[in-house]
Amino acid sequence: MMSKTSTLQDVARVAGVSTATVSRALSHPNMVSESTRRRVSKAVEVSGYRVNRAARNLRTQRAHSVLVLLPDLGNPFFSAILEGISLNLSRKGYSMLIASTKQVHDSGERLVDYLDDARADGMIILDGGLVAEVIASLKSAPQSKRILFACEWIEEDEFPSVRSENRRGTKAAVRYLHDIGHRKIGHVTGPEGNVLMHARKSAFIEEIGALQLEQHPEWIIPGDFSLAAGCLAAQTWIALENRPTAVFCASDQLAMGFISELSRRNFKVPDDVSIMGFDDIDLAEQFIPPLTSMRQDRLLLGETAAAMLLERLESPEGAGSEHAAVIPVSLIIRGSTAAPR
Amino acid sequence: MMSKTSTLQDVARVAGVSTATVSRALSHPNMVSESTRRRVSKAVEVSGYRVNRAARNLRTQRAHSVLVLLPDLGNPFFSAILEGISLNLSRKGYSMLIASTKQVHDSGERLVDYLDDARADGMIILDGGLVAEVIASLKSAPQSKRILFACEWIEEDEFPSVRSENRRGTKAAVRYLHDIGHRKIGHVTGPEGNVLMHARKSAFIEEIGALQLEQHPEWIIPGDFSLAAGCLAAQTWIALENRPTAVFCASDQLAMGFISELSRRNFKVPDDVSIMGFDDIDLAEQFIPPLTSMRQDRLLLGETAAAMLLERLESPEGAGSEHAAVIPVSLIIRGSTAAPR
DNA sequence: TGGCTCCATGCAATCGATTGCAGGAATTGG
DNA sequence: CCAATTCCTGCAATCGATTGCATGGAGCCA
Repeated sequence: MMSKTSTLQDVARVAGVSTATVSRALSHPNMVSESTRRRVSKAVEVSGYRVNRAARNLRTQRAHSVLVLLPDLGNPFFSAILEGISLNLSRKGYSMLIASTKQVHDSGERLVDYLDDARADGMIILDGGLVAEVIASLKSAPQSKRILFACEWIEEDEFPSVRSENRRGTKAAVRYLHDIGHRKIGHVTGPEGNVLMHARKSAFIEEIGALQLEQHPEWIIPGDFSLAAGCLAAQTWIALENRPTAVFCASDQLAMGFISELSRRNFKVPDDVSIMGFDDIDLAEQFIPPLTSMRQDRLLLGETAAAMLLERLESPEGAGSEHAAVIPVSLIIRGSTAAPR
Repeated sequence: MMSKTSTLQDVARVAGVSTATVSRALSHPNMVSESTRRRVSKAVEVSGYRVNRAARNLRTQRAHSVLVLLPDLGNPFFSAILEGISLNLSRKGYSMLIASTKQVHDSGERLVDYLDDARADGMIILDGGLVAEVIASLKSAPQSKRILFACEWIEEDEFPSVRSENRRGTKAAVRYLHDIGHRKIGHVTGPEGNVLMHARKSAFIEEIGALQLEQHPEWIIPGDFSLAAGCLAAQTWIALENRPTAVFCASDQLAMGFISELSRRNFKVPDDVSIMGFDDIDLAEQFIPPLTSMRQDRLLLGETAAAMLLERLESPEGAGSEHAAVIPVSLIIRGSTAAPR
């Protein structure tokens, strides 16, 4: 079934040297003489040789690939992050494997299997919501050195991670709403138990306190990052007697669902209420009204994650290298927020 | 726990049999006796054995993985398709590699390399816009048997493919707009040269003809599937003297951009003009107004693509199996379309 | 019991690249 | 001119699982 691609042996025969020399000419060019190097590269060209990755991987005990784990492949939020990861991986000659934690879990595979069975050298996890049991199995050395969390992370700071400035971004968002005149500010949160939800919610509460604004428990509406939850949250908001004049949503999808539901109920944004999101996904700019949001640099986040993981994989003893990288966020002001009437 | 993963040898030693027997007990259970099978599986459990994929791949000459090629990783349209592909691949024990055609091209890699160097057994291409040179290099047997196009495809029907009912869907869309009373129908197309753009545009023209509706060249507005192109198309529409009362956009993103621009210019949808899209992406339902669209079953499309490719890879001579699968689309009627005033 | 098949198992080669070790040539120094 | 060093190359083992072939034993029938 496999097409007969030529092997090192073939190249060696053509070049009139041993396979060892060919191998060295390719992977350690400075170990062979100028003339053989040329002979070999000509022979490679003639025979159309491609290194067989399976053989190399077996011999070198490295897979030259990295697994990226998403909570849910269907979620568009992750696509730009993937792009960033892929960019840096392919630069270094690594391949990118993708799996969703849901599917892996359903199929009964264990995550460490990917590392143990030589399919991947390391993994980048974009899902902080892994069940405890899985986390526990990951912590056992030495595979833990080959794992990195991105976007999300887990409570105890066990694994290295790359994240956005969730707390600073949240506070900046609240401060912005305050600066344009809002004094009654609400928050729609992410899903219960999620680390991002917690970081943003607690930062929100702190900043409200720091600005000495009204604190109403019912102004903090539970959600789960989804469009649908945003709709529900809007209904909750509508039902309030004393409504906040601005709502900071923990994700753009929440904000869009919120606005969408308001519009169905004949409320106007930002005239009746200012709404802002978090993430600045592509669509935020085109939404009606265009969505004010806190931009996460997802591409950079992905690139950083890949770079950090590779550094750890390739450094002799996983030593050095920072434990956590934080990616700046930036406030993008658009039409969904305005001074209160 | 154990720093070294155990090998077949270890298991063999524990079970008191040869490595050959262990291997057979695992991959061809019916070739060994009941009792050894039990002994082996106990030994596997005790030693925590995981098959080494690199070794297996080398010996069996198969990578047990499939490469999925996207035009652009950042495009959320593909995420559900990926989910479908991944689902079927992992069921059969395959891994999913992801790369973007842009990145592959930029890095100077050749696509066939993935097949030639034993990184992937086959590939699913979601980008019909590959440059001719690349296509040509792919056609050379025998790698061509391991390639499948999904969503998009290439002009000459060289490779097997999985697609949605683009033509039927388009005609149904036009017929629907006609049925609710529209007689002046426009179309915003995809990018020039794209096979989907061509399929939808030609079907659109045919159906307009079949329904004996007005044909105005300027009612067919060139676009490129993106939000931004939708905005531009709306400007074009506004500038028309004789405007169509309904516009069928070749993608949801186009439709959303179109509506968004209209809204900025104080036109109302569907009061002033009905707009519909194609794809039914997640957001379509929450858009304001909710978007009428032609739903593509992206999950099924992905699953089908994976199933077809694996069938071809695993069948002895790539024989049999249909050459092209077509996935049904369905009309989803929402608030962005209504009878003309 | 003899001769036969059939099943389960082990031996050893194999996949293709990498690399420790050793040896030969070339170079340098004394 | 000999010894010491450096540089380049080849030999052969190795990574770990799979599988064709051979073998020994059990089971069957006459």
